Amino acid sequence: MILDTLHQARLDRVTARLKANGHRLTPQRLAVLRALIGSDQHPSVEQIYRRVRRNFPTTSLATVYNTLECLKGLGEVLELPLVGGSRYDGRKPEPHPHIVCTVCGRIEDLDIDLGEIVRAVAKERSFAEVRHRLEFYGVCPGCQERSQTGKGN
Amino acid sequence: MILDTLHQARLDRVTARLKANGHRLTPQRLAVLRALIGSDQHPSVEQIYRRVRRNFPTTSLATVYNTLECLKGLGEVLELPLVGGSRYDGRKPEPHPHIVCTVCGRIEDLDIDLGEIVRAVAKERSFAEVRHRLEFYGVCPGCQERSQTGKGN
DNA sequence: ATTGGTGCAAAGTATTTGCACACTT
DNA sequence: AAGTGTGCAAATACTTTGCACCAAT
Repeated sequence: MILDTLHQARLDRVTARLKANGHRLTPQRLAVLRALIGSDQHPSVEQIYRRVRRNFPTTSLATVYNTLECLKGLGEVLELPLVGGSRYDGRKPEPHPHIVCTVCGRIEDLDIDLGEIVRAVAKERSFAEVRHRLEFYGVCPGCQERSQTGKGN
Repeated sequence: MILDTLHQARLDRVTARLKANGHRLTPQRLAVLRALIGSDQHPSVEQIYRRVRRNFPTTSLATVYNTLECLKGLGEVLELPLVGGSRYDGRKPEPHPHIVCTVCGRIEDLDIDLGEIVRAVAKERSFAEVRHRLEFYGVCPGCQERSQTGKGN
């Protein structure tokens, strides 16, 4: 699948940046990277942890946190703090809009460019180095169906 | 000041809704409401707690959490989960854009209407009951100044 | 050989819960 | 009087930290 190629490229980029910054590439760390980049679920720490442990059962939660911290420092992973806890996007670490299903927790990427608005807001408020974050919350098609089937609502 | 009138109106609305839903209006709860509505800082739980304790030193953190939970249930307070922890907006509980200073933590409200985009996204992705959240992050004018004064950067 | 990373456990924070008593309605 | 809300403390997360050992470079 062509996506695998993209993910491989992304993986290469991140590992390169790690090395370039004096970080090591351990098996556990690589596993965290794979979990992050190989998932389209914008996984939580717990989800990353579970997935990594499938291959490296001795991995500790601390290592997952450490790696995420390290990647955040390099700007290679995006933390999405949600009400239920943070989720992480390692595929597109630059801010971009997401849509979150409030029932099943699924998160999809969106393609909306807010560049203009960002610049306008920065200028109007005289803020510097302005980044942004845009999220939509709702019920995904699958969960709408499921709730119709389950009850007469 | 005219703002006080607005805040009073908001306070009245929320207390009315509490009563209408079988909740009681205790002094502590009122103090939490005042802290929430009387502050333009989008306070954190800690900040609310400290402020409430100035008037009611026996208030417990649990009460603050309980009250926030209750208000969230009524849709009368908006939780803004940020990387450093959640902040709360009790003035305008409907989603609206904010701009956050990443240095001092100050949060300001913005006036941008995303109604069109929300509808478009909902339609495109077939999501139901779509809400949204838009935040900008940057360095506020005050903090830009301060950093220039402090160092030669 | 260096020195950053790992696992484990302990320490911090943050948030929730259980319960007897108090106070709003 | 009735029953929600409160304070306190304990219980649960969630995240960070300290340290001895290990392994990537």
